[in-house]
This record gives sequence, structure tokens and C-alpha cells, in this order.
Amino acid sequence: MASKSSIASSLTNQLRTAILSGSFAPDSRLRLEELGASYGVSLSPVREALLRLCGEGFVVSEDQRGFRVAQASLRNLQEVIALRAILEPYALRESIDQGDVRWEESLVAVFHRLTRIEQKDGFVPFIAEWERAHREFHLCLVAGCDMPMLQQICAQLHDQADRYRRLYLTKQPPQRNVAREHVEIVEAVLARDKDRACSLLLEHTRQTGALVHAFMMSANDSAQELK
Amino acid sequence: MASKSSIASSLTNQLRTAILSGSFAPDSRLRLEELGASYGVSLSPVREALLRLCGEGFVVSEDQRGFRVAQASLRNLQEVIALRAILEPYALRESIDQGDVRWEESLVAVFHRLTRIEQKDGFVPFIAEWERAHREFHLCLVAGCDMPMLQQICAQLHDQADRYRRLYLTKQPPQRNVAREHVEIVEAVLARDKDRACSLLLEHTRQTGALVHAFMMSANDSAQELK
DNA sequence: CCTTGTAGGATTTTCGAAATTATTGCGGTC
DNA sequence: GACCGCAATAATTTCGAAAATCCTACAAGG
Repeated sequence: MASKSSIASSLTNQLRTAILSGSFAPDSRLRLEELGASYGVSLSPVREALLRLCGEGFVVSEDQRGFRVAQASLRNLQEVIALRAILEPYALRESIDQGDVRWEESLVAVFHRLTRIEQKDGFVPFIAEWERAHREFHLCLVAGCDMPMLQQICAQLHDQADRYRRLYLTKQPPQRNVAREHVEIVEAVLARDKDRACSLLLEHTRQTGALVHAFMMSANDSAQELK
Repeated sequence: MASKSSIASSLTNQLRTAILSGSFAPDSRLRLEELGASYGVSLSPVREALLRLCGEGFVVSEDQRGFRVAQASLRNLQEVIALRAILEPYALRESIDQGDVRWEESLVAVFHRLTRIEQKDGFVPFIAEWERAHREFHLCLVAGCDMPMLQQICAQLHDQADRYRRLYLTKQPPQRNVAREHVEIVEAVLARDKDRACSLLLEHTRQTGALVHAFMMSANDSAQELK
């Protein structure tokens, strides 16, 4: 079922989740024929999907040289973290200012779903269902303000950061109580305590960022040693 | 001449400048055949160019319904202004911190070019040469820091704001001494006075934004009266 | 009078092949 | 032995047409 939309659209989503989940290594080439063959479509929709992902920053293209997965570097991770540190607190502040009851409702709803997933028996992170809900939760936090461009930028930055997390924290046991941090953020938001909510969110993204950063450095170090 | 790059790339640039200069009205449909015919190319590169412009925010696409020029609204203009007010001063501060001598050089160079154009006999704003230099100047201001994503976002926001300026300030005589403001910004940057440079830049973009905003409101008002 | 259904035309989307451009491997030269 | 040109190969880019989808107008039914 599922397709009122075009092949290119659904392929865009498939490829995005594939890249986000690390199925394609950073900086690896994305050959059109290869992708077209493996997804059973012609070259045009593949091309279109990759072009869209270029706009989102997950893919880069060079004229006459095709497409590549965006490379992952320490410097880029730092930039993503820095930009999130500026924009997400700003967006959250605006959302708390302007967000109506419907926004609060959807935040509570998606947070409830996230919590239920975490409480299930045998829960482990990186399960697709949790990833989806977690992403939606973070997007919802900044969705209360009437600023579509800002929301889109926040979504892209979140996805970029998430790619690093899933690349470098693979099967790492959670080092801290992320669920607890989520609870506190929601409580502060519902209490309309802007300063507290923003600083909690800032700390939340900073800590994850720092952790990924540390793992990435150690991974790079051991890669260096192999030479 | 002119083409080591693909047709799609050059078409992207042509269409972007056309949209930026107001040749296509906001929210107007962009028919593929029409564009292909008028530029003498097939549908594939047209499609590709429009897809890229989607990623830059100048075009929007809806599945199975083609492409449209991004619409221009007061709310969107406000958002662009707000985002510039956050990101450009931040980027300028980082640039002044990290920018090396080569950055200073290129800033001085492009500023000199801009000044020369303004001093020419019979200078009027909106001449393509000045627009190009002016754009480059503003991009150069934030190009000193090693943050490619931030620079790209700043470029997009600048272009978005510029579209509004060129849509609504058409043939308006300049209401203030923009050249003077540019000089002061450059002086502050070269003196490495971060606070002054950032507040000057902020004021500069704010004033232009407010002016465009005012003209857009009055244009909307008179449009309302026609009903 | 308003709604619903249906044919026709217009437009987008997809395909498969041709044209253009990069890459690779090899032989020859300095 | 290293470097350059040159063919052979592989990949991307573009084209033109076929397929799928949307929009409009018009007629029939409630």
C-alpha cells in the first residue's frame, strides 16, 4: 500500500533511513545503476531521491562525478553540535512562548509513546520504533512556534547528529539516564519554565554530542594506529 | 565557453537568479515543458535544477503536482529576519575569532570592488554587477570561520531576504546610506572589534528588513483595497 | 441547486537508450 | 623507474517517448 506519492518520494525516505542507520558508509559512492537495480526502479527516481537528500545534507554531489554519502568528520560533528546549541534552545523558547494547547497535547502524546516503548520488556536502544519516536519527540519540542524554516533546520541538524550517534555509539550501553532527561524537559515545558527547559535541552544535546565526540576520537585514534 | 559543468548546474544558476530578481512571481507555477522549451533543453535537467532549488528554499514541490516558486509572505519575511539576526552575528563573531589573513584580504578585496561600482557615474542599485558584489560581500563577512553548514545557511537566508528586497523595494531610492554602513562594518572587522562589528551588522540587516517589511505591508494593504 | 461521476486534455513522473564525460589500465618515452 | 598519452571501460547526464496522475468541464442524478 502506502503510495499515493511518487516512487522518488518513497525512495528518498528509504535511502535517508538507510544512511541515517549507517547502512551506507560515510563518503562511499552511491552508484545510480546499483541503487536502481537493488530497489527495482529506473535511474530517474534514484537521481531525484539523491538530489533531494543533497538538499538535506546527507548526500553530496559533484558535477559529472555522481553522488556520495556525506562524510563524517570530527569538525563537522562539532559544527552540528554548535548549531544545535544555538538554534534548538531558541526554537524551544519560541515554542513555549507561542505554542498553543494542541502543541502541548502532541508533545505529551509522543512523549507517552516514547515512554511506553522504553518500558517494554527486552527494550534496547536502536530499535527502529524507538528511533522513530525519539526523533518525533525532539522535533515536536521545537514545533510549537510558527517558524517552518527554523523547524526544518532543526530537523536536519537533529538527523545529522543522530547519524553520528548511530555510527559511533553502536551497541554501546547507554551511559546515562536519557529517559530521565526527557522527563525533566517535558516537565519544564509544561510548567512553561523557559530558562529551565532550554538549559535542560541544551545540556541533553551537549552530553550526547560530547559522548559521540569522545567515541569518534577514540575510533579515529585506533584507526591511526593501524597504519 | 562556459561548460565544464552540466546543463542542470548552469540552469540551476539561471533559474535562481531569475527567481531572486523577481522574474518569476512568488507562488507561480513552474511548468517543466515551458521551462525546457524556453531554455532549449529537455525535461531532465529542468527537473534536476528545480529539485536543487527546492533544497535551497526558492522552489517548493508537491508530489505529482510539479513545482512552484516559493511564496512570499510577511510571516516568512519575519522568520528570515529573525534567523539572520541570530546566525549572522554568531558567524561574524566566529569569523573574527578564527579568520586568518587570507580572509581579511578577500574581505577587503570584495569591499573595494563594491565601492568602485558604487562610485561609478550613473550608478543605480539593482544593477546586476552591484547585486553580485553586494551578495559576495555579505557572504564573505561570515566566511572566515570553518563552519561550512553555517555559511550555507547564512547564504540561503541572505538570498531569501534579498528576494524580498528586490520584490518590494523596486526602484525605490535608497532611504539611507547603505555604503556608509558597509564601511563601518569593515572597519570594525579589521579592528577585530567583535561587539561593534556584530551590532553594526545586526542593525544593518534589521534596518533593511524593517524597510522591506514596511513596503510589503503597504503593498498588501493596497492590494486588500482592490477587493 | 448541489453533489457525484466521467471523459478529455494537460502535466508530471518514469523508463530505456543515446550521448557525454570520467576513470582505469597499458604501452611508450624521457 | 616515473611520467605522459591513449584506448577501453564504466559511470553519469541528457534525451524523447510512454505511462501514470491530476485538473477541468460537462452531464446525470439526488
